[in-house]
Amino acid sequence: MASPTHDQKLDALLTVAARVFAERGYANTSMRDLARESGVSLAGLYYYVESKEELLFLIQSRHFQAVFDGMRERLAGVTDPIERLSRFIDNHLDYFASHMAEMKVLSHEAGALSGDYLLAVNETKRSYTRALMDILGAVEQSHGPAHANRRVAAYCLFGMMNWIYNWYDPLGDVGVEALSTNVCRLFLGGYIGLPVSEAALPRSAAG
Amino acid sequence: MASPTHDQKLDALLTVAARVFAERGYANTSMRDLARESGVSLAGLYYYVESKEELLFLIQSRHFQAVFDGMRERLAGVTDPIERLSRFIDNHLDYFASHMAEMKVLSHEAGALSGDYLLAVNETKRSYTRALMDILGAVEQSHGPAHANRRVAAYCLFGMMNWIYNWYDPLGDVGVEALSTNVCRLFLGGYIGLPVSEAALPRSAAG
DNA sequence: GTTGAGTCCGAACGCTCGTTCGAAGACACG
DNA sequence: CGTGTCTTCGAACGAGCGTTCGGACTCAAC
Repeated sequence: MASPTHDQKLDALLTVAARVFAERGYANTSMRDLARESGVSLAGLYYYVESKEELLFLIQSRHFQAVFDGMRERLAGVTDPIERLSRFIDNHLDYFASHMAEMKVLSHEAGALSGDYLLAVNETKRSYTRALMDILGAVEQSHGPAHANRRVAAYCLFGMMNWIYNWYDPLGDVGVEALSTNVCRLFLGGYIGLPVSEAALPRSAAG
Repeated sequence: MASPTHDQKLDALLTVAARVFAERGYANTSMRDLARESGVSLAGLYYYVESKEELLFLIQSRHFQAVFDGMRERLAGVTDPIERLSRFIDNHLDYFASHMAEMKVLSHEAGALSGDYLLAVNETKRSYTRALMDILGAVEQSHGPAHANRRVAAYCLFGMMNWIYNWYDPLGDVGVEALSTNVCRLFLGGYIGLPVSEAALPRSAAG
């Protein structure tokens, strides 16, 4: 087995950092904490990363990009608005549940970045929000006027999905599939007043 | 005009602290920041408060209790489950919108407390969650089986409501009444699949 | 054996943190 | 005036922070 490459070590460092940031919070985590937990010396951390803030940025931007790319991929070729929305939700929750620490850091430490780091992440955020709003527009076109303001509904959906780091346990008795189904039903039922058939839910559509 | 009493000065201090905590985050706010912004000397702060953490605790516990008491009051004598749920939501959002800084501190800095402080706030949290779950149970009894798991639905609703500090501007073009109406419709429509009539919404019921 | 790039670290720098302490001003009461 | 309580603060304490710097180790290339 070859010794890990530079990039692999950085990845491992980011994984540790995400876990510790999620546990203690970004501001309460010291570089000495990260050194201890990653087995690297304090000074050694700076060989892989320019600053503590870059560490946070790399966690946020890489995983947000992964969510974004996954969404693009799952929507490719899908035209039915309801199914597009279902897949959007499913992709988000899927990634969230399998990367709880990183996504908590993304959701909870949004205000901890500054300067160009903040601008970069906010740009992705804008695109992602736009994508959801476009889907909601298409849903309205095919299913008549919505029961709620589109922008409010979009942020409510993000609220439902991003809040889960406060309570959801991926290993608990509610599986990711059930969670996704529940959120899809809740949101779709409320937004267009349509009882969502099983067929429209992403899990059964994918299976 | 009489000079402010001890309690009034503490209240003013808590208001300033909530604003600064909301802006910069609890961990990134120093007692020196609070001294500067409140016009009190650094040492002077400790005449009103035992520690920085007690400051956070007082903000969280007082305002959470206010939300809780308001909820109790608005539900008193109301028996229709749908209206109870609507009032629960309306009370929450109403208080949130008129105390954005304090509620952001309550929502965002939940993990910053420790020891007895944490236990006390968590106890209120448990009661509050229980209250919502009970309402959802009653809704199911009167309107048939829900379209989503009760516990998941409860946390989704909290997610929608508590997330608003990330995007909502009480002075923007979406008023609190509209926000509340939207959230009620979204949630009720999704949870029991019932198109919510205007009459069931708290604003019209109260007017 | 020497080079040179890649990797890692002990020790330190300057700074900010939450908190404390002793003293001083304000002010009512005798 | 003197006394005591309430209120306020300047100055300092020890601790921890993010970051830097010079040097030392490894190891393939020549």
